[in-house]
Amino acid sequence: MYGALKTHITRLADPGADAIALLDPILEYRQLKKKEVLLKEGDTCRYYWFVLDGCLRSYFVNDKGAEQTLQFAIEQWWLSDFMSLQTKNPASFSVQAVEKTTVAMIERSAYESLLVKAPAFERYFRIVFQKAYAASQLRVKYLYTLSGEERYHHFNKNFPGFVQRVPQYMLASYLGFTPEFLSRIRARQL
Amino acid sequence: MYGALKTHITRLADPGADAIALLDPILEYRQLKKKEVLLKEGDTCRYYWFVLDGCLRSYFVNDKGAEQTLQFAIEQWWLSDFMSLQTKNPASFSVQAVEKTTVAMIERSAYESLLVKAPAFERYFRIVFQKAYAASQLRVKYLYTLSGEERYHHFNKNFPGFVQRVPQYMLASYLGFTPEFLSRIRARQL
DNA sequence: CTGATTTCTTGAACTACATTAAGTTTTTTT
DNA sequence: AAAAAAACTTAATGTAGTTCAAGAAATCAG
Repeated sequence: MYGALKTHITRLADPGADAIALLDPILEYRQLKKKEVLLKEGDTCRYYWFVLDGCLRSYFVNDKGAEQTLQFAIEQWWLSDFMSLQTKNPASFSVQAVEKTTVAMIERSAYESLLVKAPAFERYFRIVFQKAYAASQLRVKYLYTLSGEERYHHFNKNFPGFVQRVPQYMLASYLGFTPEFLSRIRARQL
Repeated sequence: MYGALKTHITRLADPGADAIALLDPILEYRQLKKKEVLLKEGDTCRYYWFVLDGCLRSYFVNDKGAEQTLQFAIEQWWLSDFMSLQTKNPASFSVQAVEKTTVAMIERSAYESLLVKAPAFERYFRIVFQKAYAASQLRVKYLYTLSGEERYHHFNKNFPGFVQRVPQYMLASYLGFTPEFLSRIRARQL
């Protein structure tokens, strides 16, 4: 499992064994219990996280005190507050383990010096972010096009089984509506 | 104006004059009239576009026949359907000039071979996409947090003057509501 | 300058989803 | 296994924003 990041890098952008070796001194690993928090909204974000096993989510607390999930990240996904990493401004959301989770992590300045020392990693991260941005473009389209109920069905079709992995209230807020409404949608199916 | 892309590249990731010179054979330029279309929803997207002057938008036609704007791109922004470029699947939206616009463009396979020939550009595009993704994370947060009216005020504050540059119906759909509702918001201010 | 097209406004009826509140089921902790 | 906490359901009432329709204003093409 701990090799999953190197496998991912090699598969997307093979930078060669010498470059890969440069990861060892800077990669950190962390085991998280369910609900454990990696980043708190308002703190400056210092790490890039890569999910080796389990599931992370980003969320914030809205003005009514409810948690609003912005993103889920499962195995092989990078997650962080990239704006906060860039500007060193306070993070606009928190990051938390949804279930027992193992992550690999790179600290901001280690990331930057890695890229200078081993530019071959630029290609890997360019591909990672280009894909992430492409996915995000599509996601915004779905947020505009689909009704709440349609987003639920679409999500279910695209990530079959994932629904069982997270509490419904997290999924409801990710899909942009209340847990009560999700309950209603599910009742309608029966 | 035609040097704006090279300036942008140099500012973000100075790849050196030799690398920059490799752009000349592959960069294309195009002048667009207001409303001219660069990409049609359903076609395969073949280009990366960089706005030198003017304004592009991406949009699609929803099931009620209304145009839904997804994104605006002004000077110094890259725009394309990155998913379609990646997968060669049909584009999920169209791209059109909002006003008289000049773009620099790179064809997909030229982009890919440029990156292989001159890996220094990987850094530039890595930074471009990392920033774009960071901005997109924030945008999704605003879509969840703010009411329609709040999104309008927030947009006005962050892009003062831009409101005058586009027809209201484009702005309304970008903000996620109907032109009628935007009209109402504006009436309330008076 | 003029007609045609596009864009903007206003009003009335409507709907998808939110809110509140109370009860039920499931999961976690001890 | 019991108690406590977390998660889910159901129903009644409320509202932000939509839809439809028709007219007014602005912009564009000849």
